[in-house]
Parts: sequence; C-alpha cells; structure tokens
Amino acid sequence: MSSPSLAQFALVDGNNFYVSCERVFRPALVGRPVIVLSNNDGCAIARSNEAKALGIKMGAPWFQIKHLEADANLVALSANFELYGDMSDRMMQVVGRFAPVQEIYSIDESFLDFEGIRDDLVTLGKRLRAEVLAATGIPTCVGFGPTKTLAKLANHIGKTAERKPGLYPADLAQVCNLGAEGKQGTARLGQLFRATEVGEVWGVGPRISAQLNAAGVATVADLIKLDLATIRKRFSVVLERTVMELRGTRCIAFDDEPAAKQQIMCSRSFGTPVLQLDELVEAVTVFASRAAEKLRGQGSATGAVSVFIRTSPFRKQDRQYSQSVTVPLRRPTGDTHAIVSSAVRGLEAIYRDGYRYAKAGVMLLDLQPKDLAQGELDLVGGSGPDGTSHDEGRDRSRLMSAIDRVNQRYGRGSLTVASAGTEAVAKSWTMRQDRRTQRYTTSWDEMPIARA
DNA sequence: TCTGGGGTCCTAGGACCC
DNA sequence: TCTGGGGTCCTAGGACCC
Repeated sequence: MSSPSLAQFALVDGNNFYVSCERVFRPALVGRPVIVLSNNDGCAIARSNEAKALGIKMGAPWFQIKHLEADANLVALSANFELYGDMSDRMMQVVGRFAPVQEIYSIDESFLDFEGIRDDLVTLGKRLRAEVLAATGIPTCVGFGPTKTLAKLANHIGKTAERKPGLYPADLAQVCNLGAEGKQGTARLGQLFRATEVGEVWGVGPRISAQLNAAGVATVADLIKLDLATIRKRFSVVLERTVMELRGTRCIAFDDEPAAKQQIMCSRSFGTPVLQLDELVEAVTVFASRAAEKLRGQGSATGAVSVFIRTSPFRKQDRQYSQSVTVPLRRPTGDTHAIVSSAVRGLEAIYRDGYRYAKAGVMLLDLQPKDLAQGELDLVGGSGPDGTSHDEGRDRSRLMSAIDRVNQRYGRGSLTVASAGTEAVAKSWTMRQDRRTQRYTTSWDEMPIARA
C-alpha cells in the first residue's frame, strides 16, 4: 500500500441493478430467482442472488435455461431500459451528494472522490447505502480504496461477503474499505488478496485470466508479486497499470466530466431472420435515425457513416456472411436525411441475396463538434458543396431540433423519415420483448397504481 | 426456433514519406 | 551479389468494461 494519507476513492454500485429496479415495483419478486433478459429476450444480462445460486451465468442463452421457470420458480423479464435509465438518474443524484465530485461510470456505478473528507468512511458508506435505499429502493454496495482498481475490488469484496458468507470476513459485507485494511497492517489485506481470484480484478478478463492461471498466477496475491517489466513484456501495459493500481499507485484518473463520445452506434439483432433488402433498408433507416439523434444529443456532427450486416454465427447450418462498409460524408453533418441516405447506400453496396440476416447496425465515426462543422465559408454564392444553400442548411438544422423535441416528448419514433416504415405493418426485424414490465416512472399510462 | 448492445484503449502491421 | 532506416498515420483486430 502507498502512503496512508492518500485520499480514498469509493465505488458505489447497485446490486443486480436491473433486477433491483424491477423489484422496486414488484415486491413479490423479492426472495425469488429473477433474471432480466437482453433485447430479443436472448440471454440473461442481470441475475438476482437467487438466480446466481441456481447456477445461471451472465449471458446464458434463455432457451438453455428456460426450463428453470418450471423447475425452480425462475422469473424472467424482458429488459426495460427506459425504467432502468430513470432509476439510475435518481440513484446517481443521491449518491452524488456524498462527495465533492462524482464520476458516473455506468448505468449502475459511480466513483466518488473523498479528497479532503475527514469522516470515517465506513460510517459514511453505510449512511449512503441507507439513503439510496430509502430514496429509490435500490440496494447498493460501497467499496473504498486509494485507487479506482482497489475501490472496485473493495466493492467486489463487499458484494461477495454478503452473497457468499465464509469467503471473506462478514464485517466487510456491503461496505468495505481496503484503504483501512492496508493501514491495519498487511496481514488481513494479504488474506483478502489470497482469497480473490485474478479474474475478479477490474481489467483482467477471461483471456488474460486464463493466461495468468496457466503461468501459475491464480490470486491477486500472486499477481501483485509479479515483476512489472515482465508483465509489460509478456502481457501489456494495461495489465501493468492494473498491477500498479492494486499496489496502491494511481494510474487511472478520476474523470468527473466525461468527454463526448468518439463514435456512436445503433445496432440490433432481429426478432426473426431477414432475407429481403427492403426490410434491411427499413431497419438500417431506423438505426441511422436513432444514431443521428444521439449524435445531435451530444452536439456533434459525423464525418463518416459505417453500416454492417451479418448472419447468425450460432446457426452453423446457414451460409455465413458478414460485411461492413464505411461511407465518408462530403462534409460533417448531424442531418438525419444525409446520414440515413449514406447508410442505405452503404447497405445496398454490401447486401447479397440469399442469406438469412440476423443483425444490422449503423456506426457514426469521425465525430466532431457541430459548431466546427457549421463554420464553412460561403464563397460560391450561397450554395454548399452538396447543393444546399446555407439558409436551407439552417432550416434543416431547425427541423432536426424540432424532430428531436417531438420524439423526446411523445416517444421515440413519433416522427421518422419515410423509409423507416410505419408502425401498422408488422416487421420481422423488430425485436421480441414478450416479458417487459411497465415503464413505471417515465410513462403516464404505465404508472403504478396504489390501491387503498 | 431461440445466443445483447454500446463503448474504450492498445497494438501490430501496412502505406507512405524522406 | 547487393536489397536502409526511421518516422508518421491509418486501420483492423483484440482485449476489456458494463
């Protein structure tokens, strides 16, 4: 451990977040094995502790575990991202009140920086948990450490101590401060490190984990003993940084103002295979429109549109095809029409007859601030390179803002470009969501009703 | 029949230049 | 028979995250 005076970071995250969101509005699910499924009800992306205890793995295909519905009282729900996003906003607000700065790292996790805070951190962490629970109904765990990687590890220990009694000391459940463990001498810290497999460390995935194991490195205690230069040579600078962080040296900066995204993607697997070009055009139009909305949402313009289509790699009996193409734009734009038409042109170039397409997507690349894109000089009599006058350009930009406002107010897809197809026609490519719960917090029609 | 979606960073290798 | 070397930029692919 490094100097004991080093301020601490915290990582706060919602336990089994999506499942917990569902349980807030359906308390009968508490205590039961519950999972939330990915889009298309494809595989498990969140699991309650009871579901984990049944042996359901992250990403387990639904059709392989479906029998547990009958055999083990399992409840499976379609993902309700509108609900989770809104619950996340509420949770983040409460968490953010506990420290001067907060970095929202994912939908259910944020880092806090406790620089300059003298309070006892474990006490603070317990109060934080209680307030989040009272305000949102979401149970959380809090991990403290002098580096982000150690805060993540502390959080993992907190969660695991609660879920699997015996592996870690019970007093570390829910709120765990590895900084304090370090100060009390290395004995208990070493014990924690010996009890933790390398694969649990933030930044060590399945590949590296397997390679480390093969080299006889099984636990965090083994990992931090390795020589840094050797790690860099045999693995990567990424793993080297991770090991330094585990030893207490900060390598990963705290980032409370996330930068604009460098690329924006919208892609979906289809509900059923798609064979015809015109259906793919419809899907790609919707994906490109959605990507364009996200683009304008962060105030960017895109310089290139990439589109891809592919068959299902899981269907070994099918002929496989996977192709993508990047279409550069004549000038950076945030205009839905320009983005859609480029995506469709790209699609037409890579489409091949006779395949069962399972997925398509649109990616926006070469992003830059919108203002930069508008700063083009008008030297040739009021007409841009694509033939639109600058007045027209302004009009289109206002049209885009208007479309975004309407869709924000009345729901996604209220206003679309014509090739997106109409709602009335059943589309084979739209995703299946047979088990979605209500949008309790974001749709007037779906609010929970309290009965006397 | 049925296997998610959306990101980041790093590295290696090729193209190109002088 | 000889067949440079070093720099930069770009892209594809791999690894990771949630």
